Amino acid sequence: MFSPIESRRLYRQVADQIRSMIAGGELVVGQKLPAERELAEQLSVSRPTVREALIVLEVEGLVNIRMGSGIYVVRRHAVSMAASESEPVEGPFELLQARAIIECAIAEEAASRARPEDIAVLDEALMRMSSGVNDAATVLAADRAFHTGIAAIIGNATLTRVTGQMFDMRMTPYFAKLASHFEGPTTWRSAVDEHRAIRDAIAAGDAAGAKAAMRSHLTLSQKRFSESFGEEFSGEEERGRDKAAAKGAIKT
Amino acid sequence: MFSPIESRRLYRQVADQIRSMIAGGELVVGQKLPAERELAEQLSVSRPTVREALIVLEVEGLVNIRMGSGIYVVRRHAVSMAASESEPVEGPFELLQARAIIECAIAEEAASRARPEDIAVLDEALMRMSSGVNDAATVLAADRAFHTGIAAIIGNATLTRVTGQMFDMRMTPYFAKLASHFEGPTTWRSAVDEHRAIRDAIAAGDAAGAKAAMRSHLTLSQKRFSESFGEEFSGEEERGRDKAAAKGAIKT
DNA sequence: CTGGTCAATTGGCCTGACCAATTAGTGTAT
DNA sequence: ATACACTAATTGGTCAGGCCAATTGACCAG
Repeated sequence: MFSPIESRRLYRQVADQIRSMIAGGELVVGQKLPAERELAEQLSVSRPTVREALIVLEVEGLVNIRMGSGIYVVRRHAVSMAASESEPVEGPFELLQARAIIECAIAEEAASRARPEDIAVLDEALMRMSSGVNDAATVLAADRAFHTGIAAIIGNATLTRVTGQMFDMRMTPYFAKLASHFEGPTTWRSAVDEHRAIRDAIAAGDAAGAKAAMRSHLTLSQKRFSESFGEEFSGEEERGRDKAAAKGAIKT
Repeated sequence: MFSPIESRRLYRQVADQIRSMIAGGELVVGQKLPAERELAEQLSVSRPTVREALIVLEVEGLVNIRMGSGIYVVRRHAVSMAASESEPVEGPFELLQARAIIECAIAEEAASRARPEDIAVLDEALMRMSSGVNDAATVLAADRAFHTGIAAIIGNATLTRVTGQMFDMRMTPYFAKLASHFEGPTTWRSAVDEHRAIRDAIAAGDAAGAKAAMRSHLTLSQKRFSESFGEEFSGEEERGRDKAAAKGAIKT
């Protein structure tokens, strides 16, 4: 099952071998791997080397190491891994479209659940945002707090986390470079106004209104983005087969 | 410069400390870190522990380890780092609720965009799923393909990826253990029927119907889950402040 | 000044051991 | 017979010390 190893950066080779076994289906998701000591013997390497390889896979999110229990396959294919190379990060318009669809649903749901405490959280984020339109870091943090704050109203940690993760995708170098071309006090003030509309709809328990306000906000964000290129991307018309071309145009 | 360490998953703590020193600017990009032996002494841990921590940082792309030379800071900010859980995964009901909200919106949007080729993809997944109800691995793969296939109709890579990621959360050991208690040919056949209803609504371009079918599917999944515990979790009533109690009840 | 050799530094890997968390098995009490 | 508590085996986490190989820089010969 496990074949010996050759040379050079052993723990990498061990990691590669186990990774390919997971990708190839030899090791099924959920399956428990042999114990570290046993792996070491079957691979003819020492246990520290096996440990190092497993730590690599754990950081990559492929396996889950549980003290006293064992090592389990968590997922089959390597996650995006935006490490040194491979830039599978989707484009800004794609991201904003995805956020429009997901966060609209979240805002709709949140509107029917919001309590005064939840609104207070949104108000606090709004205040920080409007008072910090001249500081990119402050306003970005407040922007994030507002969007995750809406998700948090539902009281579902998964939703809150996904919302935060999608927001954080704008923090990539490429995204940040684009943003620096058009983000400024003016655009941020517009965003604050849109946020306030969302907040009001949620506070009023207006689900449809919250959904519409959120869609309007993210659509206008797309527009602000595209105007800085003199291009016309509605984002709504983008389809999978056109995606590559659109992204190429943006990058040029 | 380097302070000692406390306890619990030492190599993680060491990695965290060095990572924060890089983020905080104490360690500048390009700078060479102290030798492994020296780090071990200053941190009052053993050298293998330091090695494991450094391997974590190398996989994350923060440092570059060069044989015989030293360890150098490559990048200052950690990339998004989706997987590697610093926090425990959310509970199954929480996940299904999140999927209900997000995938309903996706199904709604997909229904108004679906082309015959897209439906063919769903049909293929449905066929694999119904013919493999006796093999957990097969049916799980087909289940995943169906849900990501719906997201793919919109032609937005971010949506497709997020959908896949949420699905993959059920692959954790804890989740898998729960699933093994009730997943079987019978429950899978029910899931296939629900999938077929979703597929028909999307094929007919019925946005509202697709949304309703998707919600029904994920709600019934919750029910199948909860029935195996004799508990009553609607999932819809769960709120953040009740989450801990609910999860505790599940685990018992 | 140029080129090559050699030794110090540093990461890569190993053996072997002990500790701590988890799990499964066993036995006892109800 | 069942439920619970306790023990023992399994398994990951950490440590210690050592040897090897790659890199680097100083030193020396041409």
